[in-house]
Amino acid sequence: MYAISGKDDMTIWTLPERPARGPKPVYSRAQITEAAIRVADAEGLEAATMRRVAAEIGTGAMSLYRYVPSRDDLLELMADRLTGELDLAGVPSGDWRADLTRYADELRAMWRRHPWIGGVRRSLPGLGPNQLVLIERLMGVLDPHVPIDENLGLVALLNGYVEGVVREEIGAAEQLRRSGLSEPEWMARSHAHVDRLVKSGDHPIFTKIVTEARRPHLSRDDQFRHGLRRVLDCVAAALPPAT
Amino acid sequence: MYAISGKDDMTIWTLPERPARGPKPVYSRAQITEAAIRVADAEGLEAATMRRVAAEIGTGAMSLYRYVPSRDDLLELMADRLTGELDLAGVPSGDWRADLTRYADELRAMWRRHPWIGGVRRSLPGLGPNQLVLIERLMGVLDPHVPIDENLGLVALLNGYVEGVVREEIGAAEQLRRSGLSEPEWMARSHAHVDRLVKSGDHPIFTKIVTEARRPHLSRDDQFRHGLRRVLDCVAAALPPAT
DNA sequence: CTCCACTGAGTACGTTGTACGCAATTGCGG
DNA sequence: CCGCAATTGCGTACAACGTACTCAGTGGAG
Repeated sequence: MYAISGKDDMTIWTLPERPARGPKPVYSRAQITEAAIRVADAEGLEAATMRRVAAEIGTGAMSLYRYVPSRDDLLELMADRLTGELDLAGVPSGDWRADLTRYADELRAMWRRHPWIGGVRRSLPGLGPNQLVLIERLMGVLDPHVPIDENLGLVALLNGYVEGVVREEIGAAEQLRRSGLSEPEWMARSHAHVDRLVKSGDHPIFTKIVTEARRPHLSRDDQFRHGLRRVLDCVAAALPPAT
Repeated sequence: MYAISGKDDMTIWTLPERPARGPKPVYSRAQITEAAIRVADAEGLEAATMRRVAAEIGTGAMSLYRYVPSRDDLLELMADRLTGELDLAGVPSGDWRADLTRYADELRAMWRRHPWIGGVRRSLPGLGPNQLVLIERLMGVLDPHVPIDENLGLVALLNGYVEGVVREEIGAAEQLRRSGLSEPEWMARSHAHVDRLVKSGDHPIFTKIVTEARRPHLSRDDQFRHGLRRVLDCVAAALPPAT
């Protein structure tokens, strides 16, 4: 009877945005989602509280509950909106390698635009409209070539690679942001600890990683593309030989 | 001056557990970490609040702060403790394929024992003692064969695969647990939504996935091993031909 | 026009992480 | 052996969170 009734529904996606009678709603799910994303981009996911998001669109916290059953559902909406940012027009094109490269690049770019997406805990693949479109396009790339089980596994592999790499890329910056320290200050602090580990001599491979990381190497982009090529080779191996 | 002073330290790992003078501590970091893991295993990560964990060892919330600077740091400790559950004795053994398979199996098993680990947001690879040991052992497997950059990429790939698969395996169960519904009730609800999508006919590939998932197929273990083999083939391709 | 489903939004509650204070305990310097 | 100071366990208190409940006001259906 109150707000949007989540009574019989498991996800937001089954709740219609607007019923019939009554005054015209002033806001909208899309507007609220947008505002939440704006806040998260600027100040991190933890800053995107109900009150803060409401203030962003110039209203009080409780007004949001006319549009969204809970904060978790709002996060779901945000995730779907972000999925919508992936530009996969024309996919599948027939060239699976190009398609998957395109997807990987888009996904990485999106993560870098919205690093907080890694903090949105989703226990199941989302069923929002944008996410459903993504499934059709992305899985459609390999669907003609492999059984669906195999396809799922390969896509999971690709996603895993991209996510892993991006998390690593983002990690340091995110931690820096949350520490609230200045960059040089933060660098000094963390280097101090790492240096102690290195000097101890007990961690030769860790040392190797660290010293390697400190000297110039391939650009992030090149590293990403290089690893991606390997993943795609791996995909190719799972395809029938004629493709 | 109060509690454990996190003044100059970026991570817990640089904070000594115990200084000199004063009364003997009744508890310990290890004990608190253990209690927190027990709670998280039984009731989920969100149940592992400071008060709940403290109650678990029979004290008040504020006592924990004599051992741990913050809840985030406690999560860090928990993650490291879980890493310690991975049994990699004898790795690297010289047989890289066996080693990586062993690691993948151990990692998957650990995630299934503690599904909440997916909710611990770590922005950087941990630097706890167990995590450092893991780095040495795991990266040591491929270190003789490939440059460190390549090694990092391959390990990221492997981790990504395992994590992706396990998240999928865990997802439904986790969501069921959080909904608080009975299993048949939950099944009915989610099937209703999915059925609607399927019946709409707009999502052929989604439909394929769903119908496929409903009929019996390979066991989870076999699926995992199958995909893993493919990942390892991919790794093999990146190694010098003689190995 | 009347009705009532709906709106925006304030107030209030339970729960969280944790800052602070204080009495009790211990090891160390004398 | 004696105190001093460091450090303990832990209660109280607070700010911030998600959100249940409330109510006056709005506007389309009858």
